[in-house]
Amino acid sequence: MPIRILLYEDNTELRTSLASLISFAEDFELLASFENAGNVLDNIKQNQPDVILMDIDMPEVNGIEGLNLIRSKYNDLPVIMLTVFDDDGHVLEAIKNGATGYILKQHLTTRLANAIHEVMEGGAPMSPAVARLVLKFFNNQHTRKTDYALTNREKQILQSLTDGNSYKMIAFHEGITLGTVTTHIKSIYEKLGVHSQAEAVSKALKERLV
Amino acid sequence: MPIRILLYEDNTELRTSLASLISFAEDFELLASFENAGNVLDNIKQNQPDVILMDIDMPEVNGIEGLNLIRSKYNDLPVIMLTVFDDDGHVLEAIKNGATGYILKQHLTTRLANAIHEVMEGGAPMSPAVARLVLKFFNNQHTRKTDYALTNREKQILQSLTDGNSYKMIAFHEGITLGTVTTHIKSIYEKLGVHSQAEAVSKALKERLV
DNA sequence: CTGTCAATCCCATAATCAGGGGAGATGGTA
DNA sequence: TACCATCTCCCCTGATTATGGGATTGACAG
Repeated sequence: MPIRILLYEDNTELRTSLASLISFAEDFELLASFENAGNVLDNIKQNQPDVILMDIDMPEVNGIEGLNLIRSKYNDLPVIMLTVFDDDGHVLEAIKNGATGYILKQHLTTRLANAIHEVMEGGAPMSPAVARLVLKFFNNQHTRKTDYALTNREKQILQSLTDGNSYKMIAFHEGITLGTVTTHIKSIYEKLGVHSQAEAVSKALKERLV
Repeated sequence: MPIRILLYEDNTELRTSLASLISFAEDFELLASFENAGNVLDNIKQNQPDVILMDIDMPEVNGIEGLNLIRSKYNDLPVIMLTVFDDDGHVLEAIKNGATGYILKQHLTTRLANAIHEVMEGGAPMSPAVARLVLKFFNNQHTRKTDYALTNREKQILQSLTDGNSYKMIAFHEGITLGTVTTHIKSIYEKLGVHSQAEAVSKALKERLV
C-alpha cells in the first residue's frame, strides 16, 4: 500500500517536478496537487491522504493558514511544511500551529522521501538548521532568568503569591506572621521594581523566576 | 583537520566500541573518553574539543549535570546527548539545558557520524522520535487555551490586569469608569473560578489566555 | 416583540494590600 | 569585634480590591 500524498505549492514548475519526483517512487502515491490551501478541508475529505506537503508562501490562502485549517479538524494528520526561507518567524509560526515536519526546499531532493517515511513512523523530520532554531528558541524560553538577588525566603513567598495565595494564606503556609509576609513582599517589590501583586506575578511568570 | 571529540559514557563496552567507531573515520579524532562528567570543565580546558558526546545516564555526575556545567562556561560548544531512553523527561530536560543534539543509542551506528557533521555545520541532529516530542511539547506550550467564554472586553481587561495595571489605570486606558472595570473583573473571576488578581494573572499567563 | 447577552454605569462595605516607619535575633564576614 | 544581610515581628494609614446589590442601553435571535 503506497503512502497517499496531497501537495500544495503555487510555483507551477516546482509543483510539476515534485509531482514527478513523488510518482517516481513506487511507495508514494500523489493524489492531487493544488496551488493554494483554499479548499484544503474539502481536498482532504475527498482524497483521504496519509501525508500533506504544504508550501508556506502561497497566494490567497498560505501554508500557515492552511495548516490551521487542517488542525481545526485533523489533529494527527502529518503535515510537512516546505519553504525556501529558514526565516525564524515562519518556522516558529508553523511549529506553534502544529506542523509535523519542516524541510527547506534546498533539501527537497535529498530529504523529501526520507522525511515522508519518517512522519509515517511518528518522527518529525526537520532540516538541521530548522531544528537548531527550534532548540534555540526552546532553550531561551526556559533559561531566561534575570538575577534580582531575591533571597530564598523571598523566592518561596513570590512563588506562593504567584500561586494565587493571599498574604494571610502565605503567612499560614509558611508559619510566619502576616506582618512578616508583608515585609518580605515589600522587599520583593523593591527588588523587582514593581508596585502590585499583578505586576509581581506577571514578572515572575514571564521571566521564570519561580 | 579532523573534528576533535570528547566522549562521556559509563558503559565500558559501549564506550570502547564508540571509541573505535569514531577513530575509524579519519575526519574524527577522539581526544579522550570518561565514565562520568565529573571533571568536564577541566577535560575541556585540557583537550579543546570541537564536539562533546554525552551519555545521560551516568553515575556520580550525570549527563544533564555535565551539560549544565558546560553551559555555565561554554555557551556554543556543541553537545550531543546520547541515551537509551526516549523518555520525555530526560529529553526535555536536556533540551531546556541547552543540548545541541539528541540521538538515541539505537540510532548510533547509522546516525552518529552524520550528527557530528551536522552540529559542526550549525544544525541540530535529533532522532525523529525526539524531534516529534520536542515539537509536540512546543506546540502544547503555544496552543493551550481552555475556553472560558470570556467576552472580548473581558479579554482586554484581563490583558491589562496581567500587564500590572490597577483598576484605576485600566479605567483610564479603556475610557470607562472604575465601576465598570470592577464589574468586568467580577465576571472574569467568576468565569475563571478565581478570587484574586494574583490567581487571575497566574491563570491567564499559564493558560495563555492573553 | 420578547428574551438574552454584552457592555456600561452606580452604590456600598469588608477585606486586603502598599508603603512608611522601627526593631530584635541570627549567622557569617571583614 | 563590628558590620551586614537575612529573617522575623510590630504599628499605622490611605489606597485598592473583592463582592454583594441593582439598572440602563443596544444588538441580535427566536
